Amino acid sequence: MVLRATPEKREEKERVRQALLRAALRLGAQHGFASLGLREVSRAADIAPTSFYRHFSDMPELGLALVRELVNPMVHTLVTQASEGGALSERLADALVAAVNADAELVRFMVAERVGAFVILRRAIAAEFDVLTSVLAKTQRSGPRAARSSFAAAAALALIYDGLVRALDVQPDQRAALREQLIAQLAYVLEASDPNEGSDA
Amino acid sequence: MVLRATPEKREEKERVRQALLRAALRLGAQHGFASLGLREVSRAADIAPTSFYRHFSDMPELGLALVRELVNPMVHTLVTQASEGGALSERLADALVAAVNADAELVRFMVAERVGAFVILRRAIAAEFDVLTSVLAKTQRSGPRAARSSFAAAAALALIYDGLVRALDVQPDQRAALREQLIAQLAYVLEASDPNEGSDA
DNA sequence: TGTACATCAGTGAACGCGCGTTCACTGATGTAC
DNA sequence: TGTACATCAGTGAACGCGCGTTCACTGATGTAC
Repeated sequence: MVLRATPEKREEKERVRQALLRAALRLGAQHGFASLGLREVSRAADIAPTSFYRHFSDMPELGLALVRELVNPMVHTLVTQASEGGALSERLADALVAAVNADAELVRFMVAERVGAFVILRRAIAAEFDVLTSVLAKTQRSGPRAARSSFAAAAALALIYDGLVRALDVQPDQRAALREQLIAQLAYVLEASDPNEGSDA
Repeated sequence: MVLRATPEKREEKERVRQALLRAALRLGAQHGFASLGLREVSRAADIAPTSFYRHFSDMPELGLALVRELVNPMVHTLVTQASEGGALSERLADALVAAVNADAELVRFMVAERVGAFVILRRAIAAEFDVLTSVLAKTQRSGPRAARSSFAAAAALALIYDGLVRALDVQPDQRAALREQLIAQLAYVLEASDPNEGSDA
């Protein structure tokens, strides 16, 4: 006798689960994910501390869910936007600024936990970033001087990561200026390896 | 009546203070600085919890001391080593690997708290990194195409930061390979802006 | 249709524990005269 | 030289508090027949 929850039930459970994830993200952006407690997050999500266990066995498991269910889609959106038409440097800078504007808390979590306390989270986030690197390398490999393209991809990824960090520490109205700066920096490292790549801007 | 502590007394106090700083660094590398408690650090430094207050008023103040007294010298050593003779890319890569070999815990603290939970620590560490950027920009400015030199400096700093992060997540015996990779990447972004810069390796 | 039973998210009470902080104290070592 | 006093790093007891976790329970809603 296998009982299945009704769609409404599953939907309701998912709502609470999302509330927990968002609460952890918001509080983690303020005090750091490693210092978050199960009670603190549950309180912010308006459930009893004991109800936490209906969704996650502990905080690290919640962190992994954050990577799988929120960081992963964000990185893929970033890759998709960067693969659309136009100059690569511009597309990357736009996608980056868009990510920070759309969900600064998630970006904060991503860049912080990439070098954070939990090994398991560092690994998971590094894996997400690797997707971005290989996409960049592929884009570059289409041009000449393929050997140098991996250097360009590595430098571009480092600039992107650095750009995310700087965008977070800057007022929203200054992000346009940061975008211009990023475009120039990315063009510098990307176009040097392949002059055929778009350089109209 | 101003009483001054004898040199031996001050020395002894300094020893305990250093024990606290090192303990915080070691534990912070494992569980993250934001999650450290005053009692935990005091225990690791072999003093009573109440004695902590003879040195710092709270953990954030200890964190600031870490930046001022340990991060600052490390960055300056890095700058000094990078300013010696030889190809710039090599000097930078060597200085970076040397820093990780000499004090991985300190490097971990530095890169983690640069994007960590405490605003005050983020600011302090960003200020230290700015020194490195200006030194890089000056080195580049000596060559032609001065306008592009700031892009090269920004890209190089991003690569350096990225290199530190990767060096930490790699076994010590793999750091030689990472050094080679870094030299190539740095040469790529630095020499592109100034072909006159050393490129013998 | 009614009845018995299963599932399961959410709950409140209770537990033992480590936390940050306060306090009054000790003991070594200085200065004043 | 001796005596009175000041300084100050380190300490142990005690406090109130929030933590993670266990437990038995509720109530809504499913299935079996």
